[in-house]
Amino acid sequence: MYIASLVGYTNTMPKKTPAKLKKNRYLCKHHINYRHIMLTLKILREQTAEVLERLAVKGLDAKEIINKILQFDDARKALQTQLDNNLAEQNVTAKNIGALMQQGKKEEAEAAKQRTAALKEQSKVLEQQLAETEKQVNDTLVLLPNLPSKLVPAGKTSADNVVVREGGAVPALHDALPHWDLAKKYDIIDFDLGVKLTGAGFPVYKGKGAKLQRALISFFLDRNTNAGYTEVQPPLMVNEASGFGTGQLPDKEGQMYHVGIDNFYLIPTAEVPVTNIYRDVILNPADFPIKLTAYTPCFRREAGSYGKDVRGLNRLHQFDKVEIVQFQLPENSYAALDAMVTHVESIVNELELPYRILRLCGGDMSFTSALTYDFEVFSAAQQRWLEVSSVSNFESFQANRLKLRYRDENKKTQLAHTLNGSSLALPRIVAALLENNQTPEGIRIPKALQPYTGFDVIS
RNA sequence: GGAGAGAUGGCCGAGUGGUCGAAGGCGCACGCCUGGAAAGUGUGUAAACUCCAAAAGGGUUUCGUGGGUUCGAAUCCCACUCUCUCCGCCA
Repeated sequence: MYIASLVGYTNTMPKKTPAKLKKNRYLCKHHINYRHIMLTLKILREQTAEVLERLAVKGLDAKEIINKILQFDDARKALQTQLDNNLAEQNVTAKNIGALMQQGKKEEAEAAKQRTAALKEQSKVLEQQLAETEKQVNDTLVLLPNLPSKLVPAGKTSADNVVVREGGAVPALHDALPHWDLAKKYDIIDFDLGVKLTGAGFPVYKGKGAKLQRALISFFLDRNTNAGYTEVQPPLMVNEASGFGTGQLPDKEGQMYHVGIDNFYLIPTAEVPVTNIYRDVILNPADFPIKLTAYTPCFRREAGSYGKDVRGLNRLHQFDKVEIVQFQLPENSYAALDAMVTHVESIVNELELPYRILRLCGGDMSFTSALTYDFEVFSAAQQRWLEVSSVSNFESFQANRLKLRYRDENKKTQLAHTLNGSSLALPRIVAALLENNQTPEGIRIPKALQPYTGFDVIS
């Protein structure tokens, strides 16, 4: 079943806005694009118990907040009706004035003018109240995350995630080096040089290390296009509207690099530009499914990260990733999610890496996701699992923000479903490849990758 | 960076204060015509909010965005954004 998303255009703006761009682009006037919020409110209203139950999976007691939202919305509707009636009378009266003037009925026209003046005064007040009430509805509504699908296990932390599949074999290594040592030993990744050029988290790949990057990108893209994904090369910077569409703005502003002078954001993932290709679009059912793949560098500020999590390639400010994105009819989105998981799994298998697939619990899932599968590969030298892919169904949560719709058989517009996943993210794949495949003779390159690297060992 | 032009429905394009949600064309949908098709022809063809149990129907809003003038704005005024052309710079 398909649950409409919960967030529409909000009144919240990023805190720091260049003076030049002060104007609030996200302000929702009462007359525009409100339908999706209403859809959601309808569900909040009619399926309150169900919604509460779903959100409880995320450890969220939303009873109070939903009551508040519905209350605000009642007030909003009442005001809307009043205002509409007011404006209707204004319109009729104004039209009459024209006729009266022509007929020379000056006095009556004068009276009508006074009437409209009074109505106008009232409308102004109503409009203001309506705007305030809408803001209350929105400000409260944006606090609600997407509803977890029924498959999502309850839980608070990653400890509650469920392993749904495992594969590959963990190699038995003696005196295994972590990848940052291997990188130095074979001179393939220079972290210090990156610090000199830019700062921590911006490594420089060299020689076979650089070639390995290029090989992996090509390998991933080829596997994806073979599976029916169309390759796209999107911009690496996006505007505010795109950031809002996929849910990075306004809340996660601090995670993105901001190019102040032009008010652009460096993409944290290809998901942002690629998904936004279909922002403000109304599709036909026959257009589905739409499957896109893109390689892009990704830029993340990762403020607040520290310790062993950020060592070496484990967490970077700039890294390469190949993404897959799908746009689906609601009834097909979960089958598509499964297919995406199977697809990513086949690639990990080709790389001969030990992996496991996790179904994320409510507490560990992102704000926007309805169901997420994480892929982790085992890093033999670090003796830990590294997340290399996250495959999610957002149902209509993003589509709502994007205003991505399709026309159903009754010609009504409905929200589409969006999905995406990494296929795959490079750095931790590289880390695992280096660590798991280290031998006294060098680092072995998996068979599937050799046509792309042109070498079978890094020594 | 300098100078100029522009922004109207899926697309093209008309429209300088009321009869404009917006002519005309293209496209699309359905019908007629046809053995079938083309041509021809007829009808229809935006989104969102709201009222109504629902349908039907009604109301409101939207002509880049925001504000202003006016009883009344696509049309007049102001600001902003974006696009295009020319010049400059340049991978």
